[in-house]
Amino acid sequence: MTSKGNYYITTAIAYTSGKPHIGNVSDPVLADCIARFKRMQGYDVFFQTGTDEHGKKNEQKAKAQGMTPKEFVDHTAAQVKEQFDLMNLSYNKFIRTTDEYHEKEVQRIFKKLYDQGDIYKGAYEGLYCDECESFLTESQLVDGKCPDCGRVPRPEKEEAYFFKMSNYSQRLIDHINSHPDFIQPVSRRNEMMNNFLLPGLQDLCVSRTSIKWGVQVDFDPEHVVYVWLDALTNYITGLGYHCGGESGPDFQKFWPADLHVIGKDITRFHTIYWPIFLMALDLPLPKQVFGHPWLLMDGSKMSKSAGNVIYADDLVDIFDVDAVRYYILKELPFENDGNITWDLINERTNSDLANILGNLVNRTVSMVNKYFDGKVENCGVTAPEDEDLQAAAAACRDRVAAKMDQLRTADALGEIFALFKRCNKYIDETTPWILAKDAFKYARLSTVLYRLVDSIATGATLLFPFMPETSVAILRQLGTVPLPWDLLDKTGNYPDSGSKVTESPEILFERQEIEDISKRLEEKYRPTASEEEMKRRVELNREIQGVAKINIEHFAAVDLRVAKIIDCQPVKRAKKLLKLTLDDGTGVVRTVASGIAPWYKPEELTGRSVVIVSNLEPATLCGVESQGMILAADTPDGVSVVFVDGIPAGSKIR
RNA sequence: CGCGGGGUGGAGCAGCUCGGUAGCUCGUCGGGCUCAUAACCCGAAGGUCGUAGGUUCAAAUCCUACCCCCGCAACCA
Repeated sequence: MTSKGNYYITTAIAYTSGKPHIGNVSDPVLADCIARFKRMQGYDVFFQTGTDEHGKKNEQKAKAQGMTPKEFVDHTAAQVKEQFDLMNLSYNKFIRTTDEYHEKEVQRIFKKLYDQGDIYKGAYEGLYCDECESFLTESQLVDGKCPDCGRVPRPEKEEAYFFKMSNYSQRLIDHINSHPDFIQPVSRRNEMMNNFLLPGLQDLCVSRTSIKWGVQVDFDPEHVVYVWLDALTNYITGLGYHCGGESGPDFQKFWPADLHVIGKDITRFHTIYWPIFLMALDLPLPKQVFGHPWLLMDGSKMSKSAGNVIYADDLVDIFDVDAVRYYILKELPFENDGNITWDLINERTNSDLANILGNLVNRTVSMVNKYFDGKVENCGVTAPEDEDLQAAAAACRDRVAAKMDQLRTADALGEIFALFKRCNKYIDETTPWILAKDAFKYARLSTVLYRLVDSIATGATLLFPFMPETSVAILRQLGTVPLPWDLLDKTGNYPDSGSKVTESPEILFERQEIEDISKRLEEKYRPTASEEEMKRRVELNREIQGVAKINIEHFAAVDLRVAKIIDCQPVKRAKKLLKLTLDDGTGVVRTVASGIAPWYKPEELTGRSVVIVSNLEPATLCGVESQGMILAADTPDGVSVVFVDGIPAGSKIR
């Protein structure tokens, strides 16, 4: 087959701070599907993914685990790759930002941009905490102090390099306006325009001196290239771009990229900074950036601290790679965030994959075996009820392709499954088991089964980009190989004599009950749950032991008093804050703001007595001056205020 | 009035750009079939499309106000 052209697709590179969860693998899966589809259509595809490995977070995490940053990212990058491979990604290149050629190239790019005046040396001004070696914003400060170590930060200027964005912003605005498909979905485009481009771009800080783990600026070794210039350029360094020299053949062949698939959270970097970097390098811009929505765990964002993370390997363990791929491609919608729960994925798997598809293949293969000893033949006895099926099968390819052109994988899958459903219906319409009772109708029966096998093979071929293993498994059961793409808009591609279906069809997808899945999950997590518990205790013990001892004077410096809540109001525009009016026994009311709104209603606090720290310096929170704080315990369920009802207000606690 | 996204039958979603019978999947109920993984096929019930107004011959779809939810931001003295 001659190539229909080149196609370069990338995913965002994954940050290697830990094991990626199912949400993190959803954009690689989406990109993989698109890449495989393009290959099937006859494009010469280059699909790149990889890992983003530099930065302070990794530096710190490595330190916490007693590793060098490199050791740490080697470990986590391997985890990322493992999860990606598990999802059966067909990437041509897995790039790591710690790859030597990448680092060298980033240095060259930085130098070039500096030499031509796009990057200038300036200073990053702000409050700096010496202990933590980091800049803090005004809002991060706790009582004017560093939130981590409690020291008072001092104003500081850090020398830094900046990229002058303003030179290119008009060109970018024009580009976006003249290329309506550049940013997908469109809602993101408006967001970028209104929030960032039209108000005027700030220059971007592109180096840091406070981070060591990164690509060194070779002509100014105190500096390390700051994240985006390092990370985004992977899209060209991975192809062998050579700044100021002869780029490699892949670069010449594949750049500009046809599609960057990314999560919606980093749209800004890919549609503003990245194009501007490319303009500065005098390179063509990628044709399209798709900021896809997220998969939410039962309606909320997945996070380790919330304990609602689902990992790809756990899912694959219970379902199957292709079931997981199916779920992602089907339920990760276009415009809004999608939802994933064990229940939902089980439902999808049972109804679509086990019932509609698996059972269809199974019943068809069984009939061919039963009635024709496994041989697929077509004696050419047609009937009117064939027409609709034939039309559906013939139209499927282009319908799927049209959806894929819009990156609508969910709708594309819908088209394929519409064909499988049509097949199921066809069986009912033609009732092969009745035909089989009449020897005179065997010719007709052969045609019916041929049409079925042929249609299923068409659907299975189209399914390949979405569910590669399943596609191959179905075709193998049908005794054939993928049908040629160019003929797929016609029926009758399945060889009509001499082919044999498998003698013993295997179940493609087993139906599962959610109760059984719950049980398996429980078994799987029970040991780890107790491990977790042990870990927690050790942690807790270490935490308690680790708190520096204080002497009695230190404690005496804290003035704890009983106070009675005489009024309690929510603070407007603050989600967590309640404004408490307290009687501390002095006769003068005291106002305290407390972040307990999620756990207590104002009316259930009024009249109760609590412990306050009475000599805390006042602070203003959301416009409320707080004169002290009330004592409360952090519990697994939230926050519990320490109540001391019945003790007179003003009593000192010691 | 901080920014953004969203509220559509029991559940998960589509439709809204370009107004005109509210669609899909699951679940429920009834029927059919027996080749098949208690699977498949047909039919039915179930929605005042967050609320209130407005524009229009006509609004889920356009406009205004409000309520609620979710991110970000703020914030947990």
